[in-house]
Amino acid sequence: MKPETITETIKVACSSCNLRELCMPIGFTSDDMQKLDSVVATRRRIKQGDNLFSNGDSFTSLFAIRTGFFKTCVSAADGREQVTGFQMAGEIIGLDGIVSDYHSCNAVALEDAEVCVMPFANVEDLSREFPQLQRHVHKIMSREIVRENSVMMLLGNMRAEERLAAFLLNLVQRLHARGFSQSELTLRMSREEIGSYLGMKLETVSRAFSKFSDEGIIEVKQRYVRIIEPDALKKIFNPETCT
Amino acid sequence: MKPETITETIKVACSSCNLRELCMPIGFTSDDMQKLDSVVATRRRIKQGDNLFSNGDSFTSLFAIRTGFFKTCVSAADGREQVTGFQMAGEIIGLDGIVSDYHSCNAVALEDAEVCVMPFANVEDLSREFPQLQRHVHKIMSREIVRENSVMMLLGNMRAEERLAAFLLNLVQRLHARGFSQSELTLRMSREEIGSYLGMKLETVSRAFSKFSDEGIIEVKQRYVRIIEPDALKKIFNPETCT
DNA sequence: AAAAATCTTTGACACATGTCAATAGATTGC
DNA sequence: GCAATCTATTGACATGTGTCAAAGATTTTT
Repeated sequence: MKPETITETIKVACSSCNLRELCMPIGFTSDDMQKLDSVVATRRRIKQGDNLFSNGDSFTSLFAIRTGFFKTCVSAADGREQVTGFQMAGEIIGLDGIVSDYHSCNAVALEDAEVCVMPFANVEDLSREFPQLQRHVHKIMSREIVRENSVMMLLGNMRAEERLAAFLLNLVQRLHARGFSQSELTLRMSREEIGSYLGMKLETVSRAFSKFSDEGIIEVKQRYVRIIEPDALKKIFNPETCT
Repeated sequence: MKPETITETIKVACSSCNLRELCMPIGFTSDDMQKLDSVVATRRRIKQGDNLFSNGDSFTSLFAIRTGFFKTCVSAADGREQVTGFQMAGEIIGLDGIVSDYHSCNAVALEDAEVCVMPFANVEDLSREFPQLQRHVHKIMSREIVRENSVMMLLGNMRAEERLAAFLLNLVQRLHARGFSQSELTLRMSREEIGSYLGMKLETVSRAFSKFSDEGIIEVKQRYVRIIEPDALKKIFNPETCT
């Protein structure tokens, strides 16, 4: 590998991005589209294991993931870490930084990644000009609030197997929306990271995987997972609504 | 204006509201202030136990709490409830509704309350006109995301007593910002509601209160709480940074 | 004022998950 | 290609919190 600065900048255009439907699904005229392109200043590559931003970094931009996979996590003063989310192509990270002008969590690339850098000043300027963009930004933030509400439900009320079932269903659903298989996936995160997200220890995650596997609900081989009985997973997550 | 039942409408002005510093802390000229007043359409009274909005209600407005105390909660299909937050005067609720145009949680008044109704269309219109308001709305949403991140840390990594200590410290801190005592408070929620928020059963909440009381850290008499040793609470919540 | 309902406290015991430890499998570096 | 380092699995046991039950408090209803 040749030494390169972590930040490689590439000029790009939203108007020609194949993730547009996910990232900025706004009904724009092609004229407006030209202006939208100016939200994105540059692209940036992040190597696996590197941080896109860290707790305490000053906040200037939101990031739209083009390729790759991230986790965001917060840490307590005593070092305990809590993974607060896993993000994939088309999703926006960095919203935590808006309130105080610095980031309060770490965003770590779980595989080599590329993001679109959207200086927040640009986002706000264009939002005032384009009500549809404004609405879209509001929806992205609201969606994150609603997502976190349901994680709180998982952490506060669900048992280990329910949490893992919900986690797997959520992952494949999002991957499927991106054109991947509905039944197969390769986890980009370790058992420990899954556990941190779901509020359980890695051994408990592993045991839950093994249990699902023994019951024929899924096939697991390390980080490869095939969902054999999606309905059984849904039933574990939510016993009431599925028959 | 027609006479109301539960919803009593009162015309009011942000420019003369004593909660302005908390709710809309924006450096406005008095001219701009006049326009800001038009964000708030009406006020509405909610009786203790009534819902300000419910899961499934269509979303039209954000609500700024003027007086009273609320909880927000989500429910799973099988009826399990998760309290996602407690809100007091000067705080904004309803952000969950933006993403899908309907609410995904319930907001319940834990005491008689009064809220300012801010039709979201007004908020968006004025946001495009006033960058400071736009920024403020973004900060409110980001703050909620960051708050939920730290609740995830509580639920995923902390033990019962750490959760309760963090909860009490957070409550008094917010009450203090509103001019109340730093050491005394009257809880507006039951042990069960505290437990739901903190991911533990009401008995565990009660035991943790009793433990703190036995140790002389707090004085508890039902819903009255006096914090005798705030430093001890901080140490429980975060053993590393204190001493 | 008595009765009923609700909320809180406390005890005894159960159990889901955490902790510790050993092994095996996968990946990385030399 | 082999050692070193991660990562995942599995077992045995510990423990924090949940469950169930009973008795006081407190508030509401009659």
